[in-house]
Amino acid sequence: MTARQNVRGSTRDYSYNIIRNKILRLELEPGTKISEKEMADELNVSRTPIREAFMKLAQEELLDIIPQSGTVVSKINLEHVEEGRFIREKIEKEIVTLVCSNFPEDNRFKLESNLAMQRLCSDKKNLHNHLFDEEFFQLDEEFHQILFSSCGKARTWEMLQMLNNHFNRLRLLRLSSDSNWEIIISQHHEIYRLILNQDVDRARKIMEEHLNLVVIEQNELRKTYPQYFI
Amino acid sequence: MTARQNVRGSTRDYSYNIIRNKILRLELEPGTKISEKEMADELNVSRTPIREAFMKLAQEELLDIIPQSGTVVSKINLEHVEEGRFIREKIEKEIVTLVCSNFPEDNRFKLESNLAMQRLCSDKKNLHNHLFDEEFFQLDEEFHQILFSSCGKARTWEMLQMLNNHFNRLRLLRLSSDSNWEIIISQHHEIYRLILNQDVDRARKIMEEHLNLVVIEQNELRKTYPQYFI
DNA sequence: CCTGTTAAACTACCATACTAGTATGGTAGT
DNA sequence: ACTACCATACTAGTATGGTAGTTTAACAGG
Repeated sequence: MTARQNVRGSTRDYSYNIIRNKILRLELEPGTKISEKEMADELNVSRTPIREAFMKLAQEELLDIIPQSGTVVSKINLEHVEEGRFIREKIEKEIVTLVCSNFPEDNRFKLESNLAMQRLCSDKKNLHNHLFDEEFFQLDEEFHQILFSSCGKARTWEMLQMLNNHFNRLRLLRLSSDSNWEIIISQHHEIYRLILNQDVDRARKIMEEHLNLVVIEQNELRKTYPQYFI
Repeated sequence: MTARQNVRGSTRDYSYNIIRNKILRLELEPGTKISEKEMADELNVSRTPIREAFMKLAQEELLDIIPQSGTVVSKINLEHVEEGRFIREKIEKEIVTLVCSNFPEDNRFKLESNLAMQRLCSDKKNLHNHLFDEEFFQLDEEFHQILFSSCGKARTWEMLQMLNNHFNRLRLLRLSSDSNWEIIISQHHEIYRLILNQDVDRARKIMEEHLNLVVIEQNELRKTYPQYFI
C-alpha cells in the first residue's frame, strides 16, 4: 500500500480517479447503487479515502448521496447537460476569438499532431472495427484544451471540466453509439484553418455548431438508453 | 450536539459555512496557517467533518492543503481572479441578452425591491457611518442571481459561484475600502432600465463595464493590502 | 558565528469503531 | 388479505487512535 501510494499519489486521489473513470465509461451505469464499504473492499482501501472521493464526485454531480440511506450513480440530467453546454459554448467562442488574434507558434505543432492522431484513430476504428472511442474522446478533449492553453487560460479549461461531467458522459455515449466521427474531425480541421486565417467570425460560428452536435442527437440517445436518463 | 445538528444540518455543512464565512470576510486572513485539530477544538466537533469541510474549501481554492505539512488560507491570486472574472463577464453578457428578450413579470418586482434595498443600504451607510458592506455584497449578489433565475439558469449561477471565490474576496475587499458605491448602484439601475427597454447591445456593454470595475481598482487594493496577495 | 545533523513536535492521511438515521422483511392482530 | 408494528440489517455521519511524511529548533562540530 505504501509503495503504491508513492507511485500514484494519495489513496484518495487514486480511488477518485478509478471511480470517476468507471462512471464516465459507464462501467458503473447511471442509477447503480453503490456503497462506501463495498467500494472500499473492492479497491482494498479503508472507507475514509473512498468517502472523500465520493464527496468530490457528488460535488461534480456524478453521484447522489442520500444521507443515512445510500449512494447512487446519478442519471444523466439533460437540463444539467444543457447548462454545462451553454457555458462551454459561450466561453469557447471567446477562447477561439482570443486564439485567432494570437496563436503561439509552438502550439501550432501540438494542434497539428493532435489532428493527425484523430484521423489515425478514426481510420483504425473503421479498419479494425475495434473500440477506440475512449482514445478519440481523449484526443477531442486535448484539441480543445490546447486552444485554452494557447491563450493562457488552461485553468479555465480545468474549471469548466468540473461543470461538464453530465455533458461529457453524453458525449462519450454519443461516440460509442455513432460510428461517424467525420463531422467532428472535419470541424476540428476547419476551426484550425480559420484560426490560422484569423477569420474570427467564421471560427466562432463553426465552434458554436461544433458544440451543438450533441444537442441534435440527444433525443436519439435518450431513446436508445432510456435507463441512463432522468 | 445532536440537537444542534437537527437545527442546522450536518456538522460538516455547519463547519463548512462557518469557516467559509470567516475566510470571505477576512476574519481568517490570506496566508493564515490553520490545522484540522485546532479548528475542530474551536468549533467543538471532531476532526472528520472539519477535514471534509477543508477538502471542499480546497476545491474552491480558498485553502491550500499541503499533504502531511499543513493548511493555509490561500492568498488572493490575481490571475485566478481574472480567469473567474473572464468567465463571469462572458456568461453574464449572454444572460442579460436572454433576459432582454424575455423578462418574467414576477421577477420585475423582485429586482425592483432589490434595487430599493441597495439604495437604502447605501444611505444607511452614509448616514450612520456603520459597516454595511456585507449586507450590500449580499444584495449585489442577489441582483445578479435574479437575472440568472429569470432565464432559467439558476444552477449556472451556483456553478459560477464555485469558481469565483477569489473574485468575490476581492470584491468584498473593494466594498469595505471604497466608500463610493454609487457607481455600482447606478449601473444596476441602468442595466434594469435597459432590460425593460430590451436594449440588448447597450445592456451587454454596461454589464461588461460593471464586471470590469474591480479590474480598475485592483492595483490600488494590492498596494493597500499587499499581505493578502500572492 | 555559521553549517550540517538529528530528534522531537508538529501536520495531514488513513483505518477502524461507534452512532444514528433509513429501508425492509417478518409477524401479530384485525 | 391487509395493516400496524417491530426487529434487523443496512446506510452515511462522526469520533478517535495510529502512521508516515514535514517542519522546526536545538545542538554538535567547524
